[in-house]
Amino acid sequence: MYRTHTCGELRLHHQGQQVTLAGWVQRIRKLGAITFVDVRDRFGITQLAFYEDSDKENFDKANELGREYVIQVTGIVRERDSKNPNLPTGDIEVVPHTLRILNASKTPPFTIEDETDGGDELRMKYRYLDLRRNPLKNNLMLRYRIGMEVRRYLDSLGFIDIETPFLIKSTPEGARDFVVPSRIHPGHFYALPQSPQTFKQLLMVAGFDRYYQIVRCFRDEDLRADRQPEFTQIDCEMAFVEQEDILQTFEGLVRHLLKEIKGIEVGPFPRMSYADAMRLYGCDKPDIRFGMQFVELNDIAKGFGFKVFDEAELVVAINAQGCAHYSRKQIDELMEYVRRPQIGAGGLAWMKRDENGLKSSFDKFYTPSQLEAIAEKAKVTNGDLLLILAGPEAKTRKALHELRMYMGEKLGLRKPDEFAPLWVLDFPLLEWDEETGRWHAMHHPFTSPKPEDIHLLDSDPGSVRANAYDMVLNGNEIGGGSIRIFDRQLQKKMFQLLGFSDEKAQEQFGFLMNAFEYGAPPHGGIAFGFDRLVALLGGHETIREFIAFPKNNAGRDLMIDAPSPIDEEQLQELHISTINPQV
RNA sequence: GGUCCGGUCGUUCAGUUGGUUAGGAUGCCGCCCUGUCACGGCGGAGAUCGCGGGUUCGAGUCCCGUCCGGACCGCCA
Repeated sequence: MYRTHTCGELRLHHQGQQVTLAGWVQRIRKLGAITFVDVRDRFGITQLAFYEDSDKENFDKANELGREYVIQVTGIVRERDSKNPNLPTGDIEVVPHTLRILNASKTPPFTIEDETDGGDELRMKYRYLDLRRNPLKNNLMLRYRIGMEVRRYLDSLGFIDIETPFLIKSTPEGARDFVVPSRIHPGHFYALPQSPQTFKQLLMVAGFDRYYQIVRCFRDEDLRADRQPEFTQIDCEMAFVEQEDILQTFEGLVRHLLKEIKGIEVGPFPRMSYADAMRLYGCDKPDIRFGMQFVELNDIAKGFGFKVFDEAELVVAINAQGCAHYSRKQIDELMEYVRRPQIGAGGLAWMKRDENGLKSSFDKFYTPSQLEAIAEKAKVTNGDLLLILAGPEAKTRKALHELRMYMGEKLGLRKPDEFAPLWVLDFPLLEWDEETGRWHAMHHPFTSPKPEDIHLLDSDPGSVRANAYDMVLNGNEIGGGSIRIFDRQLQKKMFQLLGFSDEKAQEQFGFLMNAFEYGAPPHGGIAFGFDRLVALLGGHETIREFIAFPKNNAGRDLMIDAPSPIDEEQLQELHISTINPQV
C-alpha cells in the first residue's frame, strides 16, 4: 500500500505516530524557512510542514512541488502550533522525513477549489479534474449512497435485480430511438432501450414477481438541464398488485430515502387527481411547497364589459400574498415575463388591497361590489396582490403555472431544504396528437384504463382515465408508472385505438401479446428518474452535476469528443452509406 | 426546427458615443518572508479580442455569415 492513513483521517490522538500519506498537492504556502503543503485525497486534506533548518533536503524538494502533483510522504503526526478550526484535520500536521513525487502535474487549466474559476466548457473538457473538486465529488458520493439505499429498501421487500438487454428492437411509439446497425444482418438495426418496459412485463409473466433494476435508458431527443440522452432509471415492477399496493410500496421507498439521506420524516403523501392538478396548479407536477392555488373567476368577472375578460375562455388568478406593495415597474416586469413568447400570455391584470383599499387594473369596468366579489373569492386580504390571466383555457393555465413558479421563486417559497412529495393520479389514458391526427398513449401503450371507464373507449377515448400515477417532488416528476394491461384482448384494443393495424401490432409487440396468452399475472410498476431524484436530494435541478461523465446541451461529450465520424471501412462493414458525409 | 444570452492574457470578468499602451482579479514565473491555512510583500511574463467577410481614415466595439458554449420553446409514450 502507498499509505497507512487517508488525508482526512488523522486527529490529535494520532500524535507521535509515524504515518504514510499519498495524495494530490492542493496548495503550497512558502513562509521563508517553513513550507506548508496541503495534500488532498477524496477523504480530506492534511497539512505537511517542511523546515529548512531541520531537513533542508525535503524542504528544497517541497519547494519544487506544483499544484496537483501526486506525492507520498512518511512522517510524524504532530500537534499544530496554530490550529485550523475549519479543517477536520486542523489540529495536527505531518512533519515528513521522506517525500516522494509519484507523478508531476501540469498546472491545471482551472483551480481545483470548491468555488472554481473554470467555465462550464473547460470543466467538461477536463471532467476528471472537475471531479476532484468537493462539490462534484460529494454529488457522486450522494448518488452512490442513494443507489445503495434504494437497493437496501427494495431488497428488504424481496425485489430482485435482473438485467435486461441494451440491444433491442426499435418501436414506433414514444421517444426517438438510438439505433445500432447490425453488421451480421445487413440493413437491420438494433435500438437502445428507452426503458426496459416490455422486458420487465415479460419478467412478470416469467414469475419474478418483484423486479427492479437501476438501469441506463436512452432517448434520442433534445436535451435540457434535467435531461440527458442517456439517463438512469430505478425501474420496478410487481405482480399480483393493485395500484394501492404500488403507491404504498414506492411511497415507502421515497420516505426511506428522505429519512436515510436527508434525515427528514414525511407523513403519508398527499394524492391529487390529474384533473385537480391542472385545475389548481395548471400543471401535472405541481410544486406544493407553497400555496398560491388557482382561483377561477369566469362566473364573477365575465359579462361586465371588460373585453379582455369577456372574450376569454378562462379568467384565472393567483394570489401573491403580501405583494400589494409591488410598484408599477415590478408589475410591468411580471407583465413582460408572461408576455414572453415562451409563456405566451396576452397580458396581465391585477388587483391589490392595501391601506388605501381595493385597487385593480380594471376598476373602471366594475362596480365596487363586483370588484369586492372578485377579491372575496380570491381571498385578497390587506397586503395581497392578485395576478390574473385571461385567454384560451389550456394556454392560460400553462402561463399562470409559469407565473406561479416564477413568483414562488421570487418570493423564496421554493426552499431547497424542504421536500413536499405527492402522488398525481388518474391521468388520461390517451391524448390527441394534432400533428399526426391520432390518439397517443399518454403514459405508454401497456397502461390499463380504469375499469369503470372502459365502456368509453369507443365513444369518448379522450375522457378515459388510466390506472397511472406520477410521483412529484417539489415541482419535478421523479417517477411514474401504471397498472398494466395483462389481457391480450384489451391490449389488442389499445393498439387499435393507437392506430396500429393488427399486422403492425403483431410485428412490433407480438412477443408481448403472445406472452399474455400463457398466463400473465396482474401487474404494474413504476420507474424513477434516478439522476433527477439524486439532483433534487442534493438540492439542485441540473442533473449534469450528478453524473460523472455527462453530455452537454447538444448531446456532445466534450471530453472524449463524441459523437464523431467513423472510417469509411467501418461504415462499409455495417452496410451503411451516409447521405451527407461529414467534412 | 425555433428564441434568447455569451465567446477579450492559462482562467474569470471589465472595456464608454468607433480613436485605450486593451484593464482588474486570479493563476503562472522570480525574489523576500519561521506558523501559514484564500498567508503576506515586491517584481515579471502572458492577448493574432472565436473564425470569415463587410462598413469606415480608423473596428474588441457597428453590420452580415459561420463555429463553439449556456438557457429555453417545440420534442421527451
